[in-house]
Amino acid sequence: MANVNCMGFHTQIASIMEVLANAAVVEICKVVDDDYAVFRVEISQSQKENRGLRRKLQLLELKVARERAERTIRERVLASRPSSVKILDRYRGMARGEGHFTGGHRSFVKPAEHNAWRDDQPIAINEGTGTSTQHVIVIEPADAEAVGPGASSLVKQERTEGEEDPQHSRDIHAGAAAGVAPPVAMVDLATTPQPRTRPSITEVSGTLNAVLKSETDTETHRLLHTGFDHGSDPERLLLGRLGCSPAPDSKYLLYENSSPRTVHSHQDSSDALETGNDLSRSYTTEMDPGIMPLVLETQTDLSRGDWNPFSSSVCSEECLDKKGEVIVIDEVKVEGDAPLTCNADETPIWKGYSQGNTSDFLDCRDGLETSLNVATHSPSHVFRDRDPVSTSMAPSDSHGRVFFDQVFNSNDRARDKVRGGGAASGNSKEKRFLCMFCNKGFSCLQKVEIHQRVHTGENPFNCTQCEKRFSRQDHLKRHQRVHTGEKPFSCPQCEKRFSQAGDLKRHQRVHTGEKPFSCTQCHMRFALAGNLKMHLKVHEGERPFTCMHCGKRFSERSYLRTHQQKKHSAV
DNA sequence: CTGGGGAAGGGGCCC
DNA sequence: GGGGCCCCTTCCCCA
Repeated sequence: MANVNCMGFHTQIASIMEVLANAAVVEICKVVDDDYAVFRVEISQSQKENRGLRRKLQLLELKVARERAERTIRERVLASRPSSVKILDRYRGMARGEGHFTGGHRSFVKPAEHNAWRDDQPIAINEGTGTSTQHVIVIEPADAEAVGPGASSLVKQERTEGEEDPQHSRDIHAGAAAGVAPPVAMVDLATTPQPRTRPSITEVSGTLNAVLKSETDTETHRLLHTGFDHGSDPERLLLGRLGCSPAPDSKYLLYENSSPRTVHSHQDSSDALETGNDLSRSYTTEMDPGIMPLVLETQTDLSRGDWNPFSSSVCSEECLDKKGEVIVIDEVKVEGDAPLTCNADETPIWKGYSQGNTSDFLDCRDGLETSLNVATHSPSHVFRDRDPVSTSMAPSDSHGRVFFDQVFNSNDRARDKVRGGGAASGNSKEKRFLCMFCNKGFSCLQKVEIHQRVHTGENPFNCTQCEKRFSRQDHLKRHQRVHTGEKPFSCPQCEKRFSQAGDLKRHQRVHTGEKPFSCTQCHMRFALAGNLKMHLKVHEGERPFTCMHCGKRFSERSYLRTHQQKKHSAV
């Protein structure tokens, strides 16, 4: 009986346990279901978000792909373009920057028609006659339209119909060149500070290769000479290698001021600026722009007090997208005309040896140096900042809201130097058109356009006989005497004939015995500046050319060559 | 080394 | 305003 009761009790407990267990399971299932539902909702939301993000990503990829395709097209266009023009890419964006207009001016950009080369259009190779729609930035005195002094400046940028976004083009070019390994010479030039004394060079063969060239002052001069630098001072090379950068598009800043205006210099030269000039167009045409940021970052010359403040603003991150620009100033008075000074280090090798107007020349070169400073950083920004996305962004809203405070101040100094006298130095012709690269003033638009080819490397005139290219038609014409054999200048003393008047003039020193170039160290005199320059190397002991056969060193490559021919011709 | 010429780059000026 | 010329300067090369 007791057993029966015990069994019944156990059965009841078991049933109760089962019920409880079932209830627990149900409860658990309910909780799980609820959580699962919530979880599913969350998952679906996440999936939606993922889809949205994926869509955005696809859009971005499409955009990039499209721009890459455009870039490819650009590359092809570039490839069919004269090589000398490619460098222009590097100039773009030079004129970008932040700044403000000095009070009382209103500025706007307006299209202008003129014969200037545009990067996004083919160049007329022969006699470059293509016209292009360009932009001019005009700054008008605010009072011209009853805008009160100090009124905020308005910058409006307009874009010609059908005109491609220059920034876009720049990007494309930069990108196009990005895959091209820069010539060694360029790398060398760009990254290696140029010592004042020449490094030794052993010439292995009769002709120096690019590397050797880049390592010599002489050749360096050549680089500069054929490129953007007008001067040949080796010191300038430090700058010369860095980017003169502006903008080939030849847009112009037109500074119109109906009344004489005094421009005060706010920026002083103590403001350090990374400076640098561009490489020769001859070489930079092959250069990878991508290298430029490195160059610019590694090349600094803070010692140059005469930097152009404009450059600093011009080259800021929000640089304008312009390839070339001219600042036009109606009238500018210059205050505080500081005499042009030249650091001893900057002094060309033959300062003090030269002819009468060499000093002017030096001044001019210095001015150009300043000009090159203008270009300085821009390439770094130009290339560093160029990404495809940015190309599609709104055209530089900073267009023009740059500089003026600084620009026009620096312009004064630059022009002073270039003219050797200053803006108010009695030059009868008003030089309202300023080069955006060096701030040099010119009396008319065409002159400044031609001048800017110095910076842009544009050579629209090509010789049909030898494919050489020239920036000016008269230079082409002069060059063609080489082919025609025409020598219109004859010496009255010896009937010798010359193709250039200057050659005749120089030649006539043979008859007159005139030797205007004298060495201050040994009082030797020379009829030719180049001979003095070469002679000075004797004093300076620069012998960078080493014979690989005997180790003998020479100051000139030609000496080494002669030596090798005479002594080691059998080798 | 020195002397000299060829050729080219660039600025200024004139027509 | 554009073309052309003159001039100066520079680099390269050769004798």
